[in-house]
Amino acid sequence: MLYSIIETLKKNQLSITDSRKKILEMFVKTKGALAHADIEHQSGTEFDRVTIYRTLQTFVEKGIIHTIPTADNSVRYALCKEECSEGHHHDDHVHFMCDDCGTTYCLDKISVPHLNLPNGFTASQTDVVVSGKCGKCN
Amino acid sequence: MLYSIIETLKKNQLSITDSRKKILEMFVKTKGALAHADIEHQSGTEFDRVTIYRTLQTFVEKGIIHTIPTADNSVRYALCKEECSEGHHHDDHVHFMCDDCGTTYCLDKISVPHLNLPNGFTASQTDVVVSGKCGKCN
DNA sequence: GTAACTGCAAAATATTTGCATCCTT
DNA sequence: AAGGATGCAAATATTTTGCAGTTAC
Repeated sequence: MLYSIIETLKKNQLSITDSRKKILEMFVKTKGALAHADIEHQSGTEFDRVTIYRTLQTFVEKGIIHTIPTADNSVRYALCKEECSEGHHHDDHVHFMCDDCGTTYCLDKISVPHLNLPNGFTASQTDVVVSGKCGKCN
Repeated sequence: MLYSIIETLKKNQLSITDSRKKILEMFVKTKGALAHADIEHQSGTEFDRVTIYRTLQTFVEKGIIHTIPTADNSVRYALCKEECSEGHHHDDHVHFMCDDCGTTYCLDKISVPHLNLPNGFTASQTDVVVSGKCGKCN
């Protein structure tokens, strides 16, 4: 499946700027999760810290990326699948964090199992966070 | 089941101090999750911000409490069940965060389903984070 | 008495906001 | 040309560290 960066930005009514193209490109290439610091390091001094904050925030609002709940409460982001739209994330997938190398994977192929919540509770989103050792570190 | 605060502290070779007793008491009474800010507000000026940070860190290290992965990446803690010991958490339970009132519940009774990870991946811990509306807000 | 714990001050880090300038459309 | 996006400076917020004084055992 091809992911068009320009397409995605246009579809979300965002103007095409260098920082947006490059940051979105990082996510597409990584296929994993990125933290603010990762982006900052990878991009060198190319753009401002603040621009990265604002770009990430915009992408989250537009449903292009989403935040990942992590056990260590570091803030990480990953690409949303196509079904996501503004304000309506559908990211009920499984995230895996490697204890050794720290890489975060989105395991799209594993579906989130159904849970029986207590009476009166309704779920809008379910995230599963698995930690352990990934294929490379095992 | 009775939870003895003094017992817990002794068992973990921690000296019995006011801040530790009071902070641990908050967790026992809440039966839910607490953030650093919650503790700070509930305790007024009784103890220092830094003491709270250090106490929480100590409790996590000893396996008395654990951090909860949250969708919004705020840092929250909850009591561990008895099986937890230093460095070995067994908190494969389900956490529920209410979108309306913000309360975090630990749904101990719901077990975490087994997942088939990709080849070479091994899991040491699985967290499930459900968000939606809780019984009170529905 | 000694080791561990706390409070205060300050450093380090992370995030947000305002505003002037520049770029996309 | 106009509105949105960026960079810079600075304000806030969050977390960590060092050290001296205090407390638990």
